[in-house]
Amino acid sequence: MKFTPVRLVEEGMADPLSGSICYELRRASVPVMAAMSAEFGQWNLKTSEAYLLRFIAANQGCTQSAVARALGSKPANLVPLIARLERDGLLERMPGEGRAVALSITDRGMTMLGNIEAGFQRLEGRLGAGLTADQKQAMIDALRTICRAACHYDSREP
Amino acid sequence: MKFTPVRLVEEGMADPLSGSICYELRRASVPVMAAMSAEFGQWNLKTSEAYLLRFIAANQGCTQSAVARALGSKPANLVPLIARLERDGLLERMPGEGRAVALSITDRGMTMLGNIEAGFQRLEGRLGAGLTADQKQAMIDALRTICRAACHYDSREP
DNA sequence: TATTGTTATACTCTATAACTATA
DNA sequence: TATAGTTATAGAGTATAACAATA
Repeated sequence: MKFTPVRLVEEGMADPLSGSICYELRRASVPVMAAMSAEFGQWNLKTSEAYLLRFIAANQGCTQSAVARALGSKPANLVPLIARLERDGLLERMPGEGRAVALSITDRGMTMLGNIEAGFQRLEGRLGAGLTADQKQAMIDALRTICRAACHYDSREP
Repeated sequence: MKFTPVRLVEEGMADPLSGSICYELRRASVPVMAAMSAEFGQWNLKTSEAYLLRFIAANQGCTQSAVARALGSKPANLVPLIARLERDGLLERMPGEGRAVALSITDRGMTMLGNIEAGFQRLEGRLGAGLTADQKQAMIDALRTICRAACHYDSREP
C-alpha cells in the first residue's frame, strides 16, 4: 500500500471534485479497502471472505441466499467464496430445507474467526482513531442516509 | 440498479458487521457508484471518465501524471481512459515539457462537460437530500480523517 | 410456479512490473 | 539518473443471463 498520505492537488491546481459526496466516498473507500486487504491477507483471506465468515459465525445454519440478502451481494458471487472456505475447512455446508444449504463454521473456522475479529477491531480502532464516538456515529448515520438515497436513485427522473 | 431499498438482515439474524467503519463505507459505496454509473452512462461515459474530464476542464493543460497524483490513480490506469476520450474527440493531447503531455478539453468536450456538471449536481442533490449542510460537511471531514488513517495503515504494527 | 443455488461470462476499478522516451 | 508515459497483466468486486433442483 503506497498511498500519497496528504490531500494532493498540487499548488495552483483546481480541485472541482473535492467536497462532493461521490468523490469523497471513493477517495476514502480505496485506502480503507486496501487496509482491509492487508489485514485479512495475513491470514490468506479476501475481505469478502472475512465478511462472510464473520456473518455466518453470528448466524450459524443460515442459508446462502439469506447471507446474500444480508450482505447485499449477488448469490452467484458467493459461490466461489463459499467453495473456497469449505475447501479450506473453515465452513461446512449441510442440506437444509428444499434446495437450501445451511452454512456453519467449523472448529477450524472458529479459530480463524478469532483472527478476523481481532483484525476488524484493529481496523476499527485505527481508522476511527481521529474521530470521537459521536463523530463516528454521525458519519455512519449519514452514510446510511446516502446509501438509502442511492438505492432509489433513478437517472431518468427530472 | 436493483438494490434492496431497506436495511436488510432478516428477522432474528445477527448483524455483526453493521456499525463498523469499513462495512458501512462499503455498503454506501456500492449503490453510490452504481448511481454514478447510471448518471454518466446516459452519455456513454464511465465514472472515471467523468472525473477525468471534469478535472482536466478545471486544469486545462495539466499533465497526465499531475492528474494521476490529484485523483489518486495510477498513471497506467489513465492511459486507456485518456485514449478513449481523445478518440471520441472530447480531449486533446499536446506535447508538453520533456516527455510530458498537456491535456486539454476540446469544444466537444466542453459540451459534454455541461452534461457531466449537471450529472454531478443531480447526484449531489439527491444523494445528500436527507442531510443538512452541517451533517454533510461533518461526514466529509470524517471521511478525510479516515482516509488519512487508512493511507498510513500498517497491518504489521502491534 | 417460486425459491434456491450454480455456471458462465463480462465489466470496472485497482495494482504491479517492466518497458520506452526525454531532459 | 529522474520523471513521464506506456504496455501487459492480474486480481477483487460487481452484475446479468441462463440453467438445474426442489418444494
